[in-house]
Parts: sequence; structure tokens; C-alpha cells
Amino acid sequence: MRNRGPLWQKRLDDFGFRSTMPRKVIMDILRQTMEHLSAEDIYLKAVNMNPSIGLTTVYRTLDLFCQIGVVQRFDFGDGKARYELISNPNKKEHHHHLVCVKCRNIIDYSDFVHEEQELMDKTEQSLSQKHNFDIFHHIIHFYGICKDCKGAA
Amino acid sequence: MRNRGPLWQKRLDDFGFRSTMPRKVIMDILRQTMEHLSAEDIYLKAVNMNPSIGLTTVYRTLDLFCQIGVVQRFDFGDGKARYELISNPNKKEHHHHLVCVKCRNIIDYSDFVHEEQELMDKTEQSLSQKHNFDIFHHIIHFYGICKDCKGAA
DNA sequence: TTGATAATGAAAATCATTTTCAATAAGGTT
DNA sequence: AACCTTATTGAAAATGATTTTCATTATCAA
Repeated sequence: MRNRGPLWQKRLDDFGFRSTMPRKVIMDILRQTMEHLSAEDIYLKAVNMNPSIGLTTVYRTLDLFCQIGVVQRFDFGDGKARYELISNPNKKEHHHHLVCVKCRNIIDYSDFVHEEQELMDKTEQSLSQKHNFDIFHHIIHFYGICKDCKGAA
Repeated sequence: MRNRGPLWQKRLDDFGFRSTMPRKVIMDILRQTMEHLSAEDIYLKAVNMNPSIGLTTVYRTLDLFCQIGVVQRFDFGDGKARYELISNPNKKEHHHHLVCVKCRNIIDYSDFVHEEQELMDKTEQSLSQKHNFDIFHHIIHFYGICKDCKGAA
């Protein structure tokens, strides 16, 4: 029985990976949040749903999801990665980030994403062809000093 | 004697930081390369120039440079950060990255940066005002699967 | 020249992530 | 429905980049 169920399971199957309980649980967690969760955040929620799930599996699953293009990983510079569904029905629209290099706080913004769309699509298509690269998604980060840290100087 | 010498020293001074030997050495190294160097890469070059420099100081200095807006830090997902001067006379023009989520290889590109400029400037200015945030620089990363990893599937 | 203190280096500590390996489970095949 | 191959899992140990500690040194304003 091939390619049944939700999109991410089809994707797993297409790549020859199995659809397991931990993978379902982790996908559910990602679908139910709008935040950037760390591996440990996800692990804690997962254990809550099924105590047998191990942290190692959470790491492996997130990595796998990144490789099949259903999850995106962020590194904001605080030493731990964050993960988010690339296409999330519950999530607010496509957004980007302001990152404070001092306190490491993140501000999400979704202004200009509309105006950005055309340029990014065009760039994505050209780069994709030029380098024979399958592009899953993109991120834009602005780095600087936030309001609070400016004050504290 | 205030605000003498190169720009980065002025910047240090403005923030109340001292201009020390390790900081000079590390700045020289960053100026002489066009690559994304890890802290250890920089440490090895630094030790070559002055054996008394410690790895700890390299980390501290790079962090400081990021906070005063003269260096930018990249996290490509391989567990170690890379650093690069924000404004580098020897460096190729402003560029962005294609990151392979499988083999972690990075492709630099500088196509479209001209077309991008206007939108990013406008976005930067608006965000900066809206959130009272001093923006030092931005990055754009495209994530996906590279030519080689597609073949290996 | 001097004094206050920011900055440094070495060693130890931290902590997110990865590896190892034996046990388990998914899913195609009888 | 039982079976087999092998992908997947969990626990514990290992890894490795980065940070902390703390006594010493060096910067720079006075």
C-alpha cells in the first residue's frame, strides 16, 4: 500500500523511509505550534504524548524531516537549533527574523513578504537551474541590536 | 587619545572597549581572507602570528566583533559557527548562500544582489524604525538538496 | 608613572548533538 | 496471518564546540 495518508507520509515513502510512531508524534507537535521549537522542547512534548520516545530519536527525526524538505531548521546563534514546519496550516504566514546579536532575542516579522515574493521566486528559480539545486525554502535574517540592548549600553 | 586608527578601532573605542594585540591580530586575519572561517580556523592562523593567543580569546573577540557590528556570524548547520567581516575591502561583493541540508555544502552566490538591494534597503529601514532596532547586516539563505546529493539518492 | 579595571590564557566545565549497539517494529513477501 | 529483511529505535557513552572560572597581565585615562 503505497503513498497513503498525509503529504509528509507520502514524502517519507517516496524517499524510502518508514512511517513510524515517533515520526507521527513529532509531526503532530510541529503542526500544533506556531513557535520555533528546539529539539528539547519537542522532546518534552513528545514524551508527554508517548513516554517511550527518546531524545535521540527526536534529533534523528528532525534531521530527516529537514532532509526531505518538510521542516526547516534555524540557527539563531544561541547554541541550539530551532525547528519549524515549512508549510504549516496553523502557522502565521511566511515570516522572517530580526536577531539581536547581544541578547539573542528574535523578532518575527512578516512585512514585505508580499513584495519580496516575486524577487525571491525569480532568484530561487534561477539559482535552482544554474546550480542544479532543489530549493526547499529560504530564510532572511536581519542582525543588529534591539531596543532594550541599545538602552542598556 | 580617542578614536585614532582604523574604523574598527574607533568602533571599539566608541563602545568603551580596548584595542588589544589579539583583537588586532584577529582583525588582520579576517581582513586577509575571503572565506567563512570557523573560530578554530582563526585560532590556528592567530597562533601562527603570535603563539601567546588563546582559543578562548578568539571566541570572546569574535563575539565582541559581532556585537559591535563589524563581523557577521553564520550558522550553516554543521555545528560550528563561521565568521566574516561585514565590510571587507578584499572580499568579493555582498553575497548569499545555497545550503545543502544533506551534505552541508555551501554555495556562495552574488547574482541578484543588485536587484535585491532596493527591497532590502527599504525593508531594513522600515523594520529598523518600527522596532527601534539597529540593523548591522542581513543574510539570505536558500536551503535544499545539491546536485551531488540528488544524484546519490 | 600609576591605578583601576578590562582583557587575557589555561584548564575545567557545560551542554547540545552524535555515535554505538543490541533490541524492536514496519511493511513487503509468502 | 505468520515471516523476514532491514530500517528504526532508545539508552548510555562519546564527542566536540563553546563557555566559565580565576589568577595574571596589559590598556589607557588621570
